[in-house]
Amino acid sequence: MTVSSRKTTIYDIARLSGSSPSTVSAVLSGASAKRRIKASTVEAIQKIATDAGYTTNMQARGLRRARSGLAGMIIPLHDNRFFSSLSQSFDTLARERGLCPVIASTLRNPKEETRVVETLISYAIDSLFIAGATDSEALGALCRAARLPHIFVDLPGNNAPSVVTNNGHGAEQLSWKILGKMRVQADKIRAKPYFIGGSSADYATAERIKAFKSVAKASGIAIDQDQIIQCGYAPRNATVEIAALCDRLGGLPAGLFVNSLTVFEGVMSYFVTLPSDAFSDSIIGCFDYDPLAAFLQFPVYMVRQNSNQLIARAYELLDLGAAAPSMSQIEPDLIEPRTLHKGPLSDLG
Amino acid sequence: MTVSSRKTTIYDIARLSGSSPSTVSAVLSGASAKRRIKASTVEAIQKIATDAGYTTNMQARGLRRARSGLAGMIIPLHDNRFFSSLSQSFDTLARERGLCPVIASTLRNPKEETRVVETLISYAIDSLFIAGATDSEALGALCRAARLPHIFVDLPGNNAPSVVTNNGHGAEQLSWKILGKMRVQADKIRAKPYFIGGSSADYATAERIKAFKSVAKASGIAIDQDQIIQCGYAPRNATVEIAALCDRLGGLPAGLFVNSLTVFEGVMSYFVTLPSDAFSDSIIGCFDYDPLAAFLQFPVYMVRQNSNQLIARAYELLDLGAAAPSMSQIEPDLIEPRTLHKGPLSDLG
DNA sequence: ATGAAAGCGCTAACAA
DNA sequence: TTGTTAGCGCTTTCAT
Repeated sequence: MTVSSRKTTIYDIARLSGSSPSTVSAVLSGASAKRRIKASTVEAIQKIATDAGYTTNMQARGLRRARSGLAGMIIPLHDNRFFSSLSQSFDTLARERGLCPVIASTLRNPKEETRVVETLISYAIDSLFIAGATDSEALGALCRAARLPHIFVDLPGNNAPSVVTNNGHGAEQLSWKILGKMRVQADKIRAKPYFIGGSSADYATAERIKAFKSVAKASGIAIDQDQIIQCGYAPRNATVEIAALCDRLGGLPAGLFVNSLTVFEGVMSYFVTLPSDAFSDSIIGCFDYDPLAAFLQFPVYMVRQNSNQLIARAYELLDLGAAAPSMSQIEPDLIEPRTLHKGPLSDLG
Repeated sequence: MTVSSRKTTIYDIARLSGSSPSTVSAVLSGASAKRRIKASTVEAIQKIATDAGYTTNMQARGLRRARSGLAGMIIPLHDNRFFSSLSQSFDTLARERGLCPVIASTLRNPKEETRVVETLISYAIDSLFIAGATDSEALGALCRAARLPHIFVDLPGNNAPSVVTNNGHGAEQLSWKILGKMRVQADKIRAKPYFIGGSSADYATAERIKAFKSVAKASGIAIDQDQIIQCGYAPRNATVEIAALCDRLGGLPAGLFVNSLTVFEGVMSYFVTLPSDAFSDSIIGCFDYDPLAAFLQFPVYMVRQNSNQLIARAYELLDLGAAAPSMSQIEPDLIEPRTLHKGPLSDLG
């Protein structure tokens, strides 16, 4: 293997092998069968290519073929258990299909979202998965203008296919656990269940609140508007809100539906200031899963979204060439307290 | 904005504006000053480009300029708090520099590592950050052959610059906490501290073990080989190992240094089967940070690696054009039990 | 079974 | 101040 001054191209290999660039191209791009190239030629070219350390220039190939081989996805942020799990599935499945994954984060910022999507488009990505966008309409429009196949993940799409967690069903199961196990409190004021986190502008949150309310109704429990605390996803806000609530109630509410892990973290940040018997008569659930949350001082019911299936289904839709608006639902799993979930990748660490 | 059948190119804009492709190119690639293009022409071209929804074809630009504008990074997996935090910093800082981040996971598989790096090279990435690779030598060789500037992150590089956490110092601080607070046990057999997780083939693990031993020595505590349990990073193995250990000892050891979050999860999976007073006379520390680990039934000392600084420093080295082997160290933070760390992005959720 | 040649969209000399 | 032109490395008809 000689260290050349420039990257080896098919022209170098053509020269070295005494054949033409088109033959080399055919061999090296796996079209040798279609072009009926002699087996000996194929082998010779392949050997030379390997020895020269040749790698296809995907920019050139992409430019010519008008397909880059890049699969794009946007997420709000990497540093989040749910989205990083989506990323892992996206990455793995992309590479299984011979695509190169490109994942970019948008920080839940609409301006950034469009900038990022425009960037990805300019790199000629072949497809785009959109997860957790704030302005899905705008992004959909961008993709449509660029004729870019796109699928919304964990987000309903008005003008394109989408794959979402069955938030309603997951939240229903979680609500049944919380409301069903709530003990009758001596203390009337604390007897009510609460929902904390997210924003109802968000589809997923809205679905979960709906389920929470409907289960409450079925259980004969009234839910007032003040029992639904919408403080977004930032841990800091959640800390403030839960502290204020417990202050008002003189203790924890009988039941608490926490709408995401980040909110859960914020809630914990307040809980840790309480004596350990403060939790004994509260049932706590979280819509999202974290292995460590399974091992806290008190039991936590959790709902784990199936990111692998979300992504797998999205790829299926892509393969089908689906472009019409649609909504596939993926069932999440209810995880009992003190349970370590074993996924396909949990042996990796 | 008309929906054309093909993507708009500079030729379309040239035609529409009555100027030449090179002028359009200059304007649209921000070289209008250097080419002294008339302000009115610039404006006209920009307006037409915007109206036509023009976006630069980065494949074509990259092919011509021999620079893609892609910044690559490989990590073992996305679904991991430390690596996803690296990803976030990498993504943010890349886009601040006008680069498009491409992050691919290798699943700690040497074969996959080379495949992934080859793929990234074929997309003509301008630089590569290598994190958590198993065969760093091989990857370094690949990059060198491709004349690809590369930097090892959280990994020492023999033939290229590297930025690593000061594992020794972090582990020393953590060891002092654990060993310094260990109570004298009535039960002699449980009086010894243990180190669990990782593999000493791994640089970071080796450094941490070294520090653990040296602090023990300074504290007059002997460390036998059986006190260093190397079971890799998979939670499952850790569960088995810690169970076997506690079985042997008849309880928890007086001190436990856990070498990563995934191992910690495995350990917790066993701990949760124990009565809550089992932890009262053990000091537990973990080299890695998770907000929820701060809120377990027992206090946990944690070390948080500063991923933002790791990446920032790596970019600095890149900007400097550093290619010679070197090792920058970044200090990690010791996090006291019951503490929620506030990072630059912790307000996002 | 293989080669010649055009062109994907862009940039950068070189001309004018 | 702007236009002409020659590629970047690859694929793909169309010839042979």
